[in-house]
Amino acid sequence: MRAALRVIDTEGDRALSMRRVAAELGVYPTAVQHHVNTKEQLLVAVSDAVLDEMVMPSPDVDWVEWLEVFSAQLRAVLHAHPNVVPVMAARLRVATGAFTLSEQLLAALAGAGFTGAALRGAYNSVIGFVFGWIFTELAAEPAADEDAWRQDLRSRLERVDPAEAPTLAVHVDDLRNRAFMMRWMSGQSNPLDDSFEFAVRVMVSGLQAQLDRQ
Amino acid sequence: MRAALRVIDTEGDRALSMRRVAAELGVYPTAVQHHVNTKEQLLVAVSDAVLDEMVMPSPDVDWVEWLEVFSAQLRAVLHAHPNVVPVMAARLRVATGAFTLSEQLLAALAGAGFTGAALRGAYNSVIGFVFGWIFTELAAEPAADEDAWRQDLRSRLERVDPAEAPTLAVHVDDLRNRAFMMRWMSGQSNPLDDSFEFAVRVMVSGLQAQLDRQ
DNA sequence: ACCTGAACACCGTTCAAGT
DNA sequence: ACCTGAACACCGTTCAAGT
Repeated sequence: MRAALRVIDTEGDRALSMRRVAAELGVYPTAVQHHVNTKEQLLVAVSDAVLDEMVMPSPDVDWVEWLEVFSAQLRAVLHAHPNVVPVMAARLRVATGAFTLSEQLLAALAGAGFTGAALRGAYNSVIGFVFGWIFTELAAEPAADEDAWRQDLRSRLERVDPAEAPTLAVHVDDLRNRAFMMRWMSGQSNPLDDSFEFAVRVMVSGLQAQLDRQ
Repeated sequence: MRAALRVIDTEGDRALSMRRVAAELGVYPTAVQHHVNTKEQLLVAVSDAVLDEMVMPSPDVDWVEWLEVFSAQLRAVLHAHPNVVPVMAARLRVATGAFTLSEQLLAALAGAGFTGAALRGAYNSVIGFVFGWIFTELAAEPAADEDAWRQDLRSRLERVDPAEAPTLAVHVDDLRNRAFMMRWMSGQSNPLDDSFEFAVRVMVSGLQAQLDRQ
């Protein structure tokens, strides 16, 4: 449903309702129900529509480059619809329609040399790490009125007690608003580009290490 | 709020409402509001309460073991409250209260040899990978009435077309209901233990590789 | 097949009032 | 400080009815 994606993109996932979508289409609330049965199905459809925008890497490249491109492309797609991400992250029933993404990722990993349980492990590592990392990056900010929280977090990071948190106290300038659990802005307005690239390197070289051990 | 966690644990996150919590406490709906202001704050409080159950690894062990124990402990805590996980995954404002988790993770990574931008990268890799992987594992199953979807997914995995998805067709027996995007059960009822252990090995050896390169 | 229109049970939140 | 009680605007969903 195009209209639903438009609402969620512009007004956030909290604003999405069957009735709001109906209004967007200039139609009665129950008319939406006729097309989509339930709100849950609408949310799944929106998530799937976003993932359909994913452009998969060429199967011809080296598996390392394949994974780097895959990760960057997925992140680009999810950053294009940040408000959909919390919805997508919460549901199992997403992207289970066609298996094209899974097939191509499996092909890349099988081409790298993974087989059997290691192929499953590598596949689940890549999906869980890349999706999961971006889910965490794009977690929803609190509603607009809560900048008391923002201010509180900022000021507590201004004066970290070296007795309580010695390591943090030393490195806080590198971490403030640039590290998970120490951010007051979500990845939408404050993307963590260099950390994502670091994480992808960790993942790729970790997979390489598993291959070497085989 | 203890009562809220009880409701969400036993009846799921969809069932949680201010009014339901009030009923659980035998009190008027508006009395709950007096303690917690807003539903958003209640959900954050519940998420934080779950994370407070986390038992951090001893700082004395080797950083590799530290990360393995950390990952396993975090997963145990989140599996103890699977219904809270989709709520936690969606919000930025979680675990920003005390910095004890961050401090201890930073200490372990600094002890391993990470500094500066690499420390930030390693920290964000671990948080994003471990939390994110478990978020993905524990995504919410569709409401009970939707086992039409379950049946459909199962049957499509019974007969994967080798022309359309050749790699998947070969490995489908290893992957059916045990791989992301090919599951009809969430990690709550269908934990992916061996894939998690594989993923942790990938992460740890990937971090090791970054250290070696420094 | 697609939409209207009314209705139901539920929701978060506000506000005035009590103790 | 803590709770009652009524009210408001909104919600997802059902059902009968129209074309």
